[in-house]
Amino acid sequence: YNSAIMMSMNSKQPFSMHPMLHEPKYAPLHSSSEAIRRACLPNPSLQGNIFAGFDETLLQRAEALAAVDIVAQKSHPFKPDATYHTMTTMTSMTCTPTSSSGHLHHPSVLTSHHHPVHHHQSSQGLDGDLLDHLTPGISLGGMGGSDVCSSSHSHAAHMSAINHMQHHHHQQSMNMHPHGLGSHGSLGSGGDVEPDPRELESFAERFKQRRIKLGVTQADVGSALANLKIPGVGCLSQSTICRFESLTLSHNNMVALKPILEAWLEEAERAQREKMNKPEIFNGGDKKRKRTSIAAPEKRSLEAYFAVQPRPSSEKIAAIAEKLDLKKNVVRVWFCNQRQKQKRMKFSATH
DNA sequence: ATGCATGAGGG
DNA sequence: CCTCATGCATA
Repeated sequence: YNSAIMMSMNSKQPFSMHPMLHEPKYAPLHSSSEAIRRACLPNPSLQGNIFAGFDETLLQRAEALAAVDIVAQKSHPFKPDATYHTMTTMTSMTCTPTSSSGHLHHPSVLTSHHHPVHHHQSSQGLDGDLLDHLTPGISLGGMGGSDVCSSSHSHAAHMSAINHMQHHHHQQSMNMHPHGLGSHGSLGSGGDVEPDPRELESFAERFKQRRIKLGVTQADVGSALANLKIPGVGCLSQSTICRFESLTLSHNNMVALKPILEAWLEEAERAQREKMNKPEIFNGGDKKRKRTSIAAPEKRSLEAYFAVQPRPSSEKIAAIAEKLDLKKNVVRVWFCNQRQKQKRMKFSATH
């Protein structure tokens, strides 16, 4: 179909020219997410115990549960904590705003203030060694099944109404505007700024569809944003565009990004209409970062612990790190990311 | 599409 | 150190 690629940038990306293949909908995958989600949901009874002061027992239990899981899993030919660096030789297309003028960080467009929720009930002081039982290794029998995609959640459009983590406890339920940019009045027309999940959901879907229609990749969209010259907006990564389309961003983030992407979409469609255009440029940087890989067994232990205590103290993190033979910072970040994951739109079960 | 990481802003 | 918005490197 389309002769796609007209305004898309030439040189970059290896895969940019492949037309849409499928997809009327998203690829759901994540049964794993399901698992996590489940794991994250605190079990009342357990919690009672745990805060009663028996972390140890709970941890064992959590681990035992995790172990059960393990049995059903496959063995992973992985080495614990490996960090593989690979230099991808692909053209890493990063967004480099036109001129070499650095693009120092993004103005953090949608920075919103936050008021952490801290629901602490830490039972930290009394840690005995509740980490005694973190069992890292354990090889498992066989079978491979880290199921990755499958699951189809069309997740009905209801994830509660607005949710803004901002202040107040309750990770959700609140409205507010991302005053950051874009936000405008709250009139129903026009359309940005309303924190309705349904609206965001449908917008995300239409966005993806139209984007594909234009023959533009997620990465293209990200870098093209810089061309819009919207005040505090620079380019965004493929990751972010992907997350926006799949709703795996926080509600606030979705709301803040919507007007921007909407602006790009209109501009792109307008440009396509009138044909030609000039592409982008960029890139050149080089700096490879290493990505730590936490092996499945360790990950299971972390998840088990997380289910019991999502916010371990620094000391506990250190202890866990030692038990699992991971760097403390890696464990700390893992917990941070896990918490953040719970807050994503898709997982946010506000009801 | 996602896992792990960085950094800004706030305590 | 946390939360959040984002991104690089990968699967």
